[in-house]
Amino acid sequence: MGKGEQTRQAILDEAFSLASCIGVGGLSIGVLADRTHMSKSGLFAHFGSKEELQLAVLRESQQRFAEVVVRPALRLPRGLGRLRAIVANWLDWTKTCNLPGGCVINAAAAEFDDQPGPLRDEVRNALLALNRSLAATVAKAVETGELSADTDIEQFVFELNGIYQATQQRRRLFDDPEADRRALAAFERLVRDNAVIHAKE
Amino acid sequence: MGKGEQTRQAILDEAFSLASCIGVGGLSIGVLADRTHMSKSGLFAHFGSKEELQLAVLRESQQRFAEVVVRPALRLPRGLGRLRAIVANWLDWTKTCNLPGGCVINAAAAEFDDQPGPLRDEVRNALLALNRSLAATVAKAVETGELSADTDIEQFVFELNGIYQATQQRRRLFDDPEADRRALAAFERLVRDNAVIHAKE
DNA sequence: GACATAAACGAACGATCGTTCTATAAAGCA
DNA sequence: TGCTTTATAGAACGATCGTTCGTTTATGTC
Repeated sequence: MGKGEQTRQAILDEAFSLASCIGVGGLSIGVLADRTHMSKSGLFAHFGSKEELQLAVLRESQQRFAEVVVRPALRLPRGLGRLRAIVANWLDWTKTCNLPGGCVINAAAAEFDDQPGPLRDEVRNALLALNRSLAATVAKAVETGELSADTDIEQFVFELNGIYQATQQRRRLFDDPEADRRALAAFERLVRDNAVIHAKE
Repeated sequence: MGKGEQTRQAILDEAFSLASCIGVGGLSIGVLADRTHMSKSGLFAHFGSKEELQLAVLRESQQRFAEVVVRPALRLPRGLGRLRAIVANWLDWTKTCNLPGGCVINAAAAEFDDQPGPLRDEVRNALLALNRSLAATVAKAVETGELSADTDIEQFVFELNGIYQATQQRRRLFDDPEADRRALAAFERLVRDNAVIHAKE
């Protein structure tokens, strides 16, 4: 890796954890230059525009998410177990990565949902991809017979998303130590309601 | 209402719908002055600081929420019906009010959850109050016997919150026309799992 | 209508914003 | 080592930021 790539990555590392606290929109070249002990113009040259820097942060976030949340779970056999692993990894991926201030993309989703442009598009695509990935995982749990054949997969993913966001809010805003327990309880209820019926009433 | 209060309210109206799109943190005195056809200093004088303006917007949001979502439901008899009404009002209160860009407080929650200060405190208190209000409503549905006596009320509210946030994201970011239907489906599943058991297996 | 008060303005402040330019220093390669 | 390319620095730009100040205009009261 050449010198250029190296510093670019160092900048992204810093930008990533900074964006976690103040949001992707709150990033500023000047502050980032201070934190990385660089000049504004030197840092700027690596991205060409602020927007490109923000996009790079969003892409960085996607990549880390895939590495930390999804990939480890792919080593497990397909089915409910893998889904459980993804959910577990997902719920504490902000601890695993250097994310002092919560998921960057999730925050960006609320920030840019009304501001058309490349940033919104990037966030949207990232979350669409996540939803597809989750849907595929749920679908496999249906195939293995662990979840009912008439499971509404889109609905399942919808509710999973809600559980995640509620958890984030409880943790970050209310400092609720019960957040994780509640999240798992909600998830188990979701699984239970979509499990194969052993005894029909 | 004197002239002062009158313009202050006009400013808040504009700030409110603007904040809905760009976030409370993205508000700027200059832009707001343009939109209200005032000078920066004239507008500024009504609040004394930008932070005070932001706080005023958050309080405005709380007030409108109470008027539009909670109050109408209080005319219904306590119990599940009232809860349903609140949920219904809640899900489309962004349409009812002038909120082109989604719930201001919910967005602010993601924005300020890592930035200590009066704004975070205000958001936190607003959402705590909402949670308490929801919990009380659920508790009454337990009292009327419509929900089971061993309903975990905090858990119920937790999941309700998740449903709301998932709905917002689907609507705003994915333009998903099914979002409302999914929200109601999730809500009904939540109610069903906490309903009194008529036939034990 | 005169007067005290409150509201709005316009200009300016220092700070920071993203960006551009030119020059210097470092890195990579022959 | 020498040379080319790349990376970084520094200064400056115009724009906008929140805020302050003094002045002027409107409002409400006697």
